[in-house]
Amino acid sequence: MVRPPCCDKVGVKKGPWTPEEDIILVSYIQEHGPGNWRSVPANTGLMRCSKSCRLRWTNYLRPGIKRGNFTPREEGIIIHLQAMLGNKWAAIASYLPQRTDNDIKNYWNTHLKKKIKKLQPAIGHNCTIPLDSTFPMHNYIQEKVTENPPLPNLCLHPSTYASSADNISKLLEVWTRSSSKSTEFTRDIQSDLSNQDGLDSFLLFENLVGDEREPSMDSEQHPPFSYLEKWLLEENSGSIERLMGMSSSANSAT
DNA sequence: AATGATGCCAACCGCCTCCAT
DNA sequence: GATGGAGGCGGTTGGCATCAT
Repeated sequence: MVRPPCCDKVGVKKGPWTPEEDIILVSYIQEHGPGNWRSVPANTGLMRCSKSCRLRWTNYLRPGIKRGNFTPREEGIIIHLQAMLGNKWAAIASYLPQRTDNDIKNYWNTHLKKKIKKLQPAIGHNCTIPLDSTFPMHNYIQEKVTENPPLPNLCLHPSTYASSADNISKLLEVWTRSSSKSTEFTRDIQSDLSNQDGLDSFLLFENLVGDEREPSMDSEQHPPFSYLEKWLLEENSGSIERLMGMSSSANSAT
C-alpha cells in the first residue's frame, strides 16, 4: 500500500519560503524548540506541511549554518568522508556542523564530482580517493570524534545565524545576544576547523588525489577504529573489508 | 541587446527507519 | 509481532542566475 504524500492536502503551500514565513517559523522554534514538526503548521498557521517546515529549519534557518564558498579543507573532508561512507550526506554533515547535508550534497553534485572525474584519468586507477589509515585525515577525524562526538541533528543555540533575509536577522538579534555560552562552543568548532594549519596542504583537493603517499600499515599497525569505521562495522558489516580492500588496492596502484 | 545553454541551489518526493500502540 | 504515524534521508527537479554566442 502506498502512503499518500504528507503534503498532498489541499491548501498546503509549496515553493520558495517568504521572509514572513521564515519569521513565523523561527519565532515558533525559538519558543518551543525544534521537534514535533507535526504540530508546527497547526500552531503557527503556516500553510506548509511539517516536512517542509523541518527542511526549511534544518537547511536554512538553523543557527550556526555557514553558507557560501566551501574551503579547500571542507572540500577535503567531504571528499574523504564520501570515499569512506558513500553518499551518506547526513553522516558527512555531522562532521561539518556548519554545513547542512543538503548543502554538502549539492556541492558534491555540482562541484566535487566533476573535479574528481576530471582528475581520475590523471591518477590512473579506479579508486577515487586514497582510503588509507595513514592518511592524515583519518587521524584528524579520529581526533575530532574523540574530542567532540559526532553531532547528528546538531542543534546549536543561535550564534552565527546566517540568513539572507535581513528582517529575519533583525528579529533574531535578541535571540542571538542571549546565548553567549553556546556561541563559545560554536566558535570553538569553527576555530578548530580553521586552525589546523598543518593539515592544510593535505586537505587541499589536489593533494587528496595526489599519489605520493606513505606505504600502508599492516593490520597490526592500524590505529584504533575511528567512529566512522565503528559505524561502518556496526551498520554495514562487510563494508569495512570492502573499503580496506579499496585502500590496499589504491596503495598498490601507486 | 537578445537568446539559448549551462550552472546552481532551494525545495519537493518518495522510501526507509524508528517508535508508540 | 503487526501496524501506523512521524521524522529522517537521499535522489531529483524546477526555476532563477549567469555565461556564451
